Amino acid sequence: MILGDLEKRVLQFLWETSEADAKQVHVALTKRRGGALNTIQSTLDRLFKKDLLTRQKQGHAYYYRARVGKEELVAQLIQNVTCDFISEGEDSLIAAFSSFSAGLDDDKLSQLEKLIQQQRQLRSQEVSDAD
Amino acid sequence: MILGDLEKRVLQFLWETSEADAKQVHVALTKRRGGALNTIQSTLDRLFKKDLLTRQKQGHAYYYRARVGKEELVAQLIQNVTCDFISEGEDSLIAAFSSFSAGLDDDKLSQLEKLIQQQRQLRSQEVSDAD
DNA sequence: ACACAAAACCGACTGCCTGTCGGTATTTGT
DNA sequence: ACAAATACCGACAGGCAGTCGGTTTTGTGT
Repeated sequence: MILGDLEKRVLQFLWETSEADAKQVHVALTKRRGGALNTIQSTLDRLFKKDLLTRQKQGHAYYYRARVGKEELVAQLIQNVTCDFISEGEDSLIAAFSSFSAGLDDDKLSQLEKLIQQQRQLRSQEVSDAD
Repeated sequence: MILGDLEKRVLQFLWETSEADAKQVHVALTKRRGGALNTIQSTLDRLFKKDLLTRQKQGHAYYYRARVGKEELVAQLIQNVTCDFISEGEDSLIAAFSSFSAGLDDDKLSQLEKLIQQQRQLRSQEVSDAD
């Protein structure tokens, strides 16, 4: 999945606003970059067709919402770039992580550890839920 | 940085082989996909211009090497996709990790923890080296 | 029901990137 | 110097994002 600059900005905006129609997005983004309303409409449509947005008509206009959260999307994009290079089941996925973590400071590393713990806890919960 | 399919395959091959000229790459990749030697040459050239390969002339031909390791590149690509969405210093980088880790099994989580430890150790070493 | 305004929709065009490769210029070993 | 191998140049196709004009559809108020 490839996302253009405008598409990313639109997504960002929708994550902040949760819901908006083309006009609102246009007003919000136009302050920084100009451009026609139509351009925004096309972009929203393309994101919709990519299944990244949902829409619902209210009055004249569609109101768009992000279908996936920012973190979820980023995670998916990470998956994409890693899967291109790493054969399934290969541990390089972890190695990639390793390289990535080299760019993190100590605080972030600690946070990561915490998140791993959380992840584990989340799972054991799910398991007992399932039982 | 966007990489096409062929570019990725070429990189993969060079990571496995460490060094090769266009002909060798062509032979290796052509078995799966056909195509002219020229195509490979162009691709190698584009990767070279993207600073992903180094080259050195030996006899008639350039011999190419990957300038960056697989993990390093993957890490860079991960950075790219995350930075597009996450403002600097924002903790969403970590959150993205979190989403990503949701797709990992327990083993991988443990490996991740180990890698974090390693990373820490590596750093304390570097610090004492610097002193 | 009708007319009007607002928005959707369609289609075109541009620019960029990768894959593809033919043809020509260079280089190298003999 | 010659022939072969290779690099280099330039072109074209296909795909995708950004852009937007023009037309059609659709709500809404009267």
